[in-house]
Amino acid sequence: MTEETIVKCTECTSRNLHKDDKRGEVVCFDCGLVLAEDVIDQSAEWNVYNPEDGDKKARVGAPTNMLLHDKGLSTEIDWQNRDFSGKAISSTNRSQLHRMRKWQARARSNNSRERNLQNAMQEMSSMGARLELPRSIQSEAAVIYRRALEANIIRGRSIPGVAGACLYIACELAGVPRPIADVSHRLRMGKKELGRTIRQVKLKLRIRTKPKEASQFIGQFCSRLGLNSEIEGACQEMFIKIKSLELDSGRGPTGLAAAIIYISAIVGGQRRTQRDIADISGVTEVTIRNRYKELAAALDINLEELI
DNA sequence: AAGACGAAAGTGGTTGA
DNA sequence: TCAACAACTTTCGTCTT
Repeated sequence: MTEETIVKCTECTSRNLHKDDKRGEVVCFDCGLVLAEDVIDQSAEWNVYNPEDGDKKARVGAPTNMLLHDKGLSTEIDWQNRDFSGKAISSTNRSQLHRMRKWQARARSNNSRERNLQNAMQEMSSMGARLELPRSIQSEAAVIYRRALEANIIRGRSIPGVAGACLYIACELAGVPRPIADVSHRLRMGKKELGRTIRQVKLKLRIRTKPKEASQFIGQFCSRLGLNSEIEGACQEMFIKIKSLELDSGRGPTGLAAAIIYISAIVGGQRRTQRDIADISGVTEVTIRNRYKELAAALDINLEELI
C-alpha cells in the first residue's frame, strides 16, 4: 500500500528505487535504505540466477543452524566453594570442581570470541536478507566466518566488514557470484574495503574460487532489468560465441555481461539504456561502451540500423 | 532533457624482474 | 620490493535523438 506512494528516497532523495515484490520491499539503490517492507526475511528459497542453476534449486536448512552462535550449551560455574544453598562443598568434590573451573576458564578465554560470533551471526542474518540470499548460502558464510575468527582475521577489521566478505565468498562458492559493487552497495560498505577484505580472507583461509564468467551474471542482470528469458537466452548464446572467439580474455565478467545484455536487448527490441545497465551491473557506462563497441565490431553486428 | 560518446587522468590489482 | 601494465573508473565537455 505504502509502496505506491514512495517515489523518492527519504535519505538521499534519489529516485532510483528498487521494488521487490517477492520480498515486499522497496529499497533505495543509491544509499541502500529500506523504505518499505511488509515481510521480514521470508525467503528461504533459491534465487535462480541462471539456467544451469535450475537443477540446484532446493529448499534447504540444516537442523542445526550455523547462524546461532551456540546451541544453548552455556553454563556458569561459580568460583566459590559453596553449593547452591551456601554450604561449603566437601573436599572430595573439590578436585572435580577444580577441573570444571579450568574448563570454564578455558571457555572464558573464548568468551570474547563467542560474543563476537553472536554479534556477527545476527549481523550476517540481516545482511543476508538484504542481499536476498538463500539460507544455505548464509549458513556457508557463517562457517567461513567462524574459520576467519579462529584464524584471527577479524583483528583490526570490523565485524560487518568481514561478515560481508564471508557472504560474498559464500556466493562465489555456491556458483552464484554477485558483483562486489552490488554487495557493497546493498550493505552500505566501501567497495574498495570490501574487495580488500574479501581478498585477505580468501588468502588466509586458502579459499580458492574459480574465475568468474559473464554467463554467471547474465541471469541476475536480465531479471533485474526486467528482460524476458528470450533475451537472456540470446545473451547466453552470444556469450558462448564470444568465449569461443576468446573475446572475453582479460575482460571483467560483469562488464562483459553488461555489454552482451546491452547488445542483445537492442537486437531483441527491448532496449535498455547504458545507465540502467550500469546501475545494476556495477560497471560504468564507459566500460559498457568500450566493451559493446568491441564486441559489435568483432561479431559484425550493426546496431545503428536497429535503432 | 536524456542518452550516448570519447578523451584524459586517476585507481588498485597483477605481474615479472 | 618495485615499477610497468592492463582494465576499469571518474570526470567532463560535446554531440545526438
